[in-house]
Amino acid sequence: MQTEISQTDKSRDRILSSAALLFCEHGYAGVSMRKIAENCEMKAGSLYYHFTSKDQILTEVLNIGIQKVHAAVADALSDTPKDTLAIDKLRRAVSGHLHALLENSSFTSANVRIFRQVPEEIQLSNLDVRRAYEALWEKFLIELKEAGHLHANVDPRSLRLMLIGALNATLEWFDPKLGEISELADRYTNILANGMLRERNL
Amino acid sequence: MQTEISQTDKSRDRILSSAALLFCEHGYAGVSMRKIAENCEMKAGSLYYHFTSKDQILTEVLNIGIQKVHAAVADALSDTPKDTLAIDKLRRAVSGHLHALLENSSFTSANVRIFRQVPEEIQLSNLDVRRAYEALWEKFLIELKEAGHLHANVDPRSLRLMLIGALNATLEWFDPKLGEISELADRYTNILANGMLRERNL
DNA sequence: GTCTATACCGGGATAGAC
DNA sequence: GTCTATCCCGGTATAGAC
Repeated sequence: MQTEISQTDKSRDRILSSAALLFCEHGYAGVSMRKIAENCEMKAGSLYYHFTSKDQILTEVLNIGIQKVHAAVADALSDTPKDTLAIDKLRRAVSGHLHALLENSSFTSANVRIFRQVPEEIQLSNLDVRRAYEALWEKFLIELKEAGHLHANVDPRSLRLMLIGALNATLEWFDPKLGEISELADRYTNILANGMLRERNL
Repeated sequence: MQTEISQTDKSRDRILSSAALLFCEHGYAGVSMRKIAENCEMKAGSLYYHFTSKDQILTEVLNIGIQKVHAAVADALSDTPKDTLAIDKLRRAVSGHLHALLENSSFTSANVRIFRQVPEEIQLSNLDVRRAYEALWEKFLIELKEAGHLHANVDPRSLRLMLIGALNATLEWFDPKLGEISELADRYTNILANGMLRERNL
């Protein structure tokens, strides 16, 4: 049984966390190896013992970012009783995504912020984990549709893109020090589920 | 009457358009003065005849980005007949925002992509135009609320943040060459207005 | 594993010719 | 108005001491 964490692993993690935070704040090109090193109290040259290049750090940050939010939403959707209301399942998934995005780690937020600005080859290396996460939501929404919970003219794919887009955009303005993530999740769930208008419009 | 466009003005516009496009694609720090110059068939030194610094170009790009989307939405909301349905006004505003964001110019999309990553002082210099645009939406949504068109538990400010966030996020995946913006606007308007679930949930 | 020192390149910006 | 030439800084990455 091997549960000790080596010094190497600790340094690796510190480097990745620092990079994620800085990428999120200043963009990929706006962050230098020197600043990443400074942020974890090392010197720039030392980073190359753990990673072969800045691109490799970036690639790992992007992958971890999706894996974390995937795990959060999968957990939120897993142990729900059979008779859970559709809106409550939705609320759990929304809440899981928002927590992963807005608190704890910067990996998910770094991914959301910089994905489209990094070199295309690196975007491609992030596609597998992205598709797996998209499939998780798609499966959930298709099940709602087939159980008759969605309006007839709502397409699961379009809905997923809008929904995740709306959640990701909270990154631009929401400050977890000033507001409760659970309340945010409730408000978003309410509007997504019931809409904003009182009259039903076709 | 002075309608001629001087060579100076033409060059200025080309520089700003090139910068907007490149900022949008690669982020602020990811774009060099040399690349901006190359993109409008000039040399880097020439840019400094028109602008004193890269930051000045950035500042103008950000301001123009908001001004364009503001004008588009203001136009969409202006000449509507008095008896226009709430959902139709919403559709017009949504459509105006999406057209400004996804076609024609890169100024608005550059703003959405890079705003949070630029130096704080430059974010501050963009605040006035941003607040004016936010006020346009807020006014529209408060009028809907006071006319009794919004659900009681829907707060105009939260709604605005969610709504504009959802629209801005389309930038990450929508390709105007592959889909119709008007159809996108319809789908978003429908879900925002009526929600996704058939059952009404409180 | 982390350091210092350094190579080499491309960044923003300026000066002065045309 | 645009060019070329150049300055100085900070970028990524490597080599070798400790």
